[in-house]
Amino acid sequence: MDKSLLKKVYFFSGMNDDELDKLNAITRLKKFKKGDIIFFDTEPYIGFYFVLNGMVKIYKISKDGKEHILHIIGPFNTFAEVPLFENFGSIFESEFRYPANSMALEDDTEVVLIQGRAFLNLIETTPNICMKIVSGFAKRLRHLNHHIEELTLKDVTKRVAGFILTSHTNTKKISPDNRPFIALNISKNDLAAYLGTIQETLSRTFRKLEEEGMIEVEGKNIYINNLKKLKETAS
Amino acid sequence: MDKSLLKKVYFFSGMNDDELDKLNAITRLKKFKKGDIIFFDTEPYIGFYFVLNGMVKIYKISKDGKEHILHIIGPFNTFAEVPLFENFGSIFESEFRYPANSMALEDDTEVVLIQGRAFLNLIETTPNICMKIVSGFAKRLRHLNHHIEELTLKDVTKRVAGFILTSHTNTKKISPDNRPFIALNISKNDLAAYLGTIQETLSRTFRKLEEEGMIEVEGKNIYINNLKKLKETAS
DNA sequence: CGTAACCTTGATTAAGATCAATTCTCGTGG
DNA sequence: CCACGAGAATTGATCTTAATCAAGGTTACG
Repeated sequence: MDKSLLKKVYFFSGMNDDELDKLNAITRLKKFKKGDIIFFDTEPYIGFYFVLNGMVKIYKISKDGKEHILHIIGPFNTFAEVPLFENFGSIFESEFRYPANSMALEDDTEVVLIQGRAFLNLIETTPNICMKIVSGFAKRLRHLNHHIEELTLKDVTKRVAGFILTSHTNTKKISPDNRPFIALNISKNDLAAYLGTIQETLSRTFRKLEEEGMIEVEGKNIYINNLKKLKETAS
Repeated sequence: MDKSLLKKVYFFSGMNDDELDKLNAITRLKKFKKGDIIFFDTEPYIGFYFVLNGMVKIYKISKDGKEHILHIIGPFNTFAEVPLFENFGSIFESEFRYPANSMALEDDTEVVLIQGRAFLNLIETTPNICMKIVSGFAKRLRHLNHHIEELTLKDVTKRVAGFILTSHTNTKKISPDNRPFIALNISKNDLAAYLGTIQETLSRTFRKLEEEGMIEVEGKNIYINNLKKLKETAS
């Protein structure tokens, strides 16, 4: 794999050429179609991944089949790294499992597997990577805290409004007719599962926000017609 | 502060005597009464803490006053470390704030403040600490993932049953009359806010579990009368 | 142009929040 | 040692939100 691609992964951004070569030797490219499972939460842990192309969801399923999406992972972001660092080498002795399920959300999703044990050996000799991992984890913790806050402290309307706003803050897209908008890269079903609700409720909520003149939903594009009011709604 | 006490904090457990001395120089002991605020989420970030004695809650408040508790922190556990590592030194340039509120839950709660900037300087020269931080963060991430799973995938009854079970797994207390039990160290109000519900609903749920013969609530002690059924309920 | 996946809409139901009123518990001062 | 009062916990009645159930409608794609 091209080194310049590897360096786009935050964890590896501090590595030198030699280290990247060693890293290359312990990776494996995997391709998936939409809906394919990358791993189940019942599988033994072998290593972590990053997304090269496409989109991946990390999710849990309750006994009665309800799904909740913990993360949506896009290109050059890693997933399933946490178990590796939880107890260091002991992971591979004690039959650790993946902590959640993972599924490709698009056709031609490409992910790269980094073998866990070999990666631990690698970074043992390159301690400057460590702070990158700390920093990456800190960001992840911040994100999860925010997610919990949204789920427990806000109703669905506020969560949807908040999602549109943060999405737009991240992408900053403007439509040809000069309105700020976001382009959903996941299905509304998945968005609902991420926002802690269900399709039907999400649909009704979009409609409500439309009727109140804040947004306009056109397929996967959501145009923001009244930013101020939307911000107030997200409170 | 006594070095053997410092070493009980996971982050510091790998430090040698010299490093602990340096650490000691950048700490400050603070004492609080029940209900005292340790920090608000509006305050500029100065460093992180560990609990020496007592109990601390980390919580968020929504605009309409609803509270959700993210963590309950007991002796020798750290809190508010995440912002320090999120963007390294830039924290202190950019007027960072604490990400949540923090309150002492008991009289005579003692916490130790470790100055953020000084701590970063300290560990720069002691890289072996880094993997401890990674591992500590990984555990925290696991905990938060579990918390989200509980909140989104389970109803209040399951969450309460699950809480009793994990509490008991951690403490393994057995009453004089040979029943497994747990002793709540927080108010039922706080427990409700941690489980994503409110006092009244928690009270009713305890009652329901009692009527079905699974538990017996006596003040702050909860006795487990039917472990098997309780496990089934938590599903 | 037909089929499957996706999305919307309506009617109903259920879980849990809110509001309101007691009751319980425990520390404090008389 | 008892009585008081404040905070904590319980209980009941009602209301609200969002899930569930059910039926159509749309869209995308072979």
